[in-house]
Amino acid sequence: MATKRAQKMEETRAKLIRAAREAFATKGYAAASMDELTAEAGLTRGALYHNFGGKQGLMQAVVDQIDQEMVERMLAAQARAASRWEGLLEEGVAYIEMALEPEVQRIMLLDGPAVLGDPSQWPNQNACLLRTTQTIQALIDEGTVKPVDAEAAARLINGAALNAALWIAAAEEPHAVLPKAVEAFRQLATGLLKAEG
Amino acid sequence: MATKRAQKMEETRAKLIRAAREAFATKGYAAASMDELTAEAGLTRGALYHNFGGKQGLMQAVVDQIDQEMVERMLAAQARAASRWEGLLEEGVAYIEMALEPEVQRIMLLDGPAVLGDPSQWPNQNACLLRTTQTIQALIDEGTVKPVDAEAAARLINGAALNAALWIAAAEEPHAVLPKAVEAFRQLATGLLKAEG
DNA sequence: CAATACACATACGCTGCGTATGTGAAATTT
DNA sequence: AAATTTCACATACGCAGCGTATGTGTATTG
Repeated sequence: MATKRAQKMEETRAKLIRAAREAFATKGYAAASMDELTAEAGLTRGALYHNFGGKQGLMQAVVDQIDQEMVERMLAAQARAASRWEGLLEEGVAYIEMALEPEVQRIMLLDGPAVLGDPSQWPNQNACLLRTTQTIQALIDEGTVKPVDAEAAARLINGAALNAALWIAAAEEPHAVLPKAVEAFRQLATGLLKAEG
Repeated sequence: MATKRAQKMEETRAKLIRAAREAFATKGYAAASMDELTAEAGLTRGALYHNFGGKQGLMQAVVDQIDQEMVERMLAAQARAASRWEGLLEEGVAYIEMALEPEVQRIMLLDGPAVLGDPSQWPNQNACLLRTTQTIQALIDEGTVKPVDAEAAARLINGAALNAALWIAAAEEPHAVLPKAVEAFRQLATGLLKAEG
């Protein structure tokens, strides 16, 4: 059976992660005090060190959680698309849209890389990128896409989406520039296509 | 005349910026101690606060300096190219190559955004982006590029280059993936062209 | 040459992280 | 089921590092 202690511990971890998401998103990683953060969750720094090893470990846990949510949403976006090619585009668009959320922007795009290092090394980010790479490889195999290096193409596509996301998030009128970014993204992506449609 | 005091102050600023570039690049912003940093330059934290207002102000100065150097190199790369379109590509390639340098990667791509906020808001980055935007607009006007939003296209192009740079920098064999990234970048960029070459 | 300004050094306090140690409740043992 | 052990978390301590307030010597000004 799942012991009572294990259950309790999961609750504790969840509480800390929830408080950390809030604090990191609003104040930023550096300015977020662990005393305040844990107190907000009704705990102390003791619990934090026991469960996550330190401030950085907590950040890692937060990033992993958000990363997983993002991958799920990208998968859903791809699944809704008509063709494999459209799926790739929809995935990128979903990524762009997610960066409209301050939490994603601050934690995943700004502080995360600084604290944990290059995002392309994160486990989930790798999974997501791997899938994109496979999709592109499949598109190459079926003759839709030019024979470029699939991983390189996947990284550039993701990078373009990421920058579009940052642009939108920093804009005065995010929802005004969103369609422009999406359109440019789709146009740019066609550079990978073998023949113009 | 330029007073002796003003000269001395410039030297002091230069010494501090030089020491900070070194410290920020190797240890990272957060782990860089201002006491160590200033001692390395033969000064104390007093000089730092007087000249830059604080740790963040010093970071800003370092970023501005590197940013300016990067813009100059991109301009040089563009100037070497045969056509306006090739100039755009060469600029992106130059950007990718610069991120091979640990100093650029750590300070400009990782810590900079976390400390100072979104790079697209930095003064020099804006200047660079503005130029790219103008180049693309010119390419649209001359009929080389599809009629997309020039700023959006510029941001995506830069974003793709940036991500390629990060990929290369994080790779085990940077110089092995560089050509793949450059090739994919050029292919992707052709998505903006009106007709296939 | 006296007076002032100012660039930088020195000294202090406070915040915040990490660790070592304590504690009470759940789990295990016999 | 009573004693013992485990362990999740709290408490307490020490230290590093930032920001500020204040001191000092040299360059500038009248």
